This record gives sequence, structure tokens and C-alpha cells, in this order.
Amino acid sequence: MLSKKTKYAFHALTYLGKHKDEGSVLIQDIAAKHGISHKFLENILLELKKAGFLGSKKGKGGGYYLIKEPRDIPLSRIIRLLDGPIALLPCVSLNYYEACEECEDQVRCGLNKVMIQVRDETLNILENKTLADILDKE
Amino acid sequence: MLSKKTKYAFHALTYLGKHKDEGSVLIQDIAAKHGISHKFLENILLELKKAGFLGSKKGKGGGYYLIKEPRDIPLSRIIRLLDGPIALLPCVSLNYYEACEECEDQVRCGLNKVMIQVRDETLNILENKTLADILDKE
DNA sequence: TATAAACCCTACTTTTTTTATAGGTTTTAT
DNA sequence: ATAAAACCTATAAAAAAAGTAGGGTTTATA
Repeated sequence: MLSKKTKYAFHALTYLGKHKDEGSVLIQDIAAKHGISHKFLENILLELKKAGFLGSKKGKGGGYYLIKEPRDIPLSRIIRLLDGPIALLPCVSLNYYEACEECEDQVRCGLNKVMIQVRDETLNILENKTLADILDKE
Repeated sequence: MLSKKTKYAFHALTYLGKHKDEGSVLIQDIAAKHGISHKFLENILLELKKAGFLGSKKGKGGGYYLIKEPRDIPLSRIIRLLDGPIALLPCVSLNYYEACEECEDQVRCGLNKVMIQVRDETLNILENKTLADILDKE
């Protein structure tokens, strides 16, 4: 399951996407709207900023805003940023690969093969669906 | 990611599948083979037994054995038993549904739609692939 | 130029989940 | 009888997730 961090990130991005023509948006507005702790959300927005999705303006009248087009933000990138691997096994992860320590040979591992399939189907969706697709439906 | 519990369960089931013509198998054999803690694995095998996948024989010369055909054990059932939901969001889970509390209306939620797709593609694989498929490849 | 509003940053605490251990009970072959 | 093995429940330890704290920095504006 996705962590709350990731879910909150999606809520925030969606909110920012909806208000992208209104300049910058306050953390507090997003937090209040979705009943998220201000401080927790602050950390998340900071991560999204450092990763290049958001820009911000400090000081009075400041706030956050999208600096990428929604269609250029694949869902997979947000999930990986906040939650880490999308794959169900470390030995199948493209971005966070690790060998399974209790496994003697992943080449002959039947589970490995199935999980590669699951990963590919999942990524096929999550790499191609973007923030824009989410915004469309709301 | 799948928990260790689930991974260990798959190792155990695979081991039991490979040795299904040799009567019962000791917890200790499986644990030693994969470097798993005996006691931890014991709990897992007990769960698998209670769920109807394994049988056991107590006392000296006892052990565990499969009571279902490998082709009748879909991977999804093992994952759900040990790890819970397969879906990425509670509001999209078939077996463990819960509303997302920070979400005002899941019907108009764009993320919900995408995650239903992911769930369906994932389940399409995990419900149809069984222990037999894993055994084949090893 | 003082003030208040807002983001920035790091560290810490709390809670929850996962992983593992402990220790006895019951059953059964020999 | 004895030893080997599964059965059962509770607890502990470790790790991860969620949330909090508090001061630092920047900036609009009066």
C-alpha cells in the first residue's frame, strides 16, 4: 500500500494543479483542505521541491506552485520519491535493486519471473499516467 | 514490497512442493535451507496450515506437507494471507476495502481510477499464477 | 526599517508494523 | 519412558512510518 506521505503528496499536487493559475498556494491551505498536519505536509512539499516538481516563494505572500506541466509528472516518479520501490521484490526493482539474501539464485527463481511481470504491468500504467490524468477526472 | 513473512511463505511452499512425494518435511529443514529463523518460520507454517494449504503430522517423524495441489494455490491468496491487501490504496482493495479518510469523494478521485487499473492488472497475474508456475521454473 | 508571514532545515519523538524470540503444551514413534 | 516434533500464546526488539518542535531565513508591506 502507498504510505500516507505519498497519498498526501498526490493530494498536494492535485491541489496545486487545480490552482496553478492563481500564483502560489499556502501549505496551510492544502493542509486544511485535506486535514493533514501542517508540519508533516511541509516536509513533503520540501521533498517535492528538491526533486524539481515544485517551486516556492518565501516570505509574506509566498507559497508553492507547480513548475512542471502536470502531463510531465508521471505517477511513478512521485511514488518512487516518497515511498521507494514500486516492485514487489527487491530483486525485481529497476531503481532500488537488491538481491534477496535468502535466495540462492534469482535466475532460477520462479517468483522472480512472476514479479517481473507484475512490475512491468504496473509500470506500464504508472509511468504513462501523469498528474494531468488525475486532474482530468476531478 | 512483500514482507519477509510472505517471501518466507513462498520459499516454504516451494520447498514443500519440491518434496511433496517424500512425506512430511521438518520446519528445521526449510529454515536451514533458506537461513530463516526456525521459530519465525514455525509461525508462518502454522498460518498456512490454518488457512488450509498445509497439513501436518505431530510427534517424532512428523512435519509439514502440502494438502492442496500447487496449481490450486494462486499467489494472490498467499500474499493476502500474510501481507494483507494487494491494492495500492485502501479505497481500491477488494478484500480489505476502507475509505481514504482524507479524501472527500472517491467517486471523483482521479488517483482512485488509476489504482483500480493497477489493481486489476496485478490481480490478473497473481490470481492466475499459482505455486505450480513457480515450481515449473525452478 | 520593523514586523509579520511564509518557507527552510534539522532533529527529535511517538506510534505502528514487522521481525524475531521465549517458553511451555501436546502428540507420537520408538 | 523418552525424545522429537508440531502447537500455541505472549512478549520483546527492531525498523519504519507518522508526526512534532523550534529556530533560521526571506520578503512584502506598513
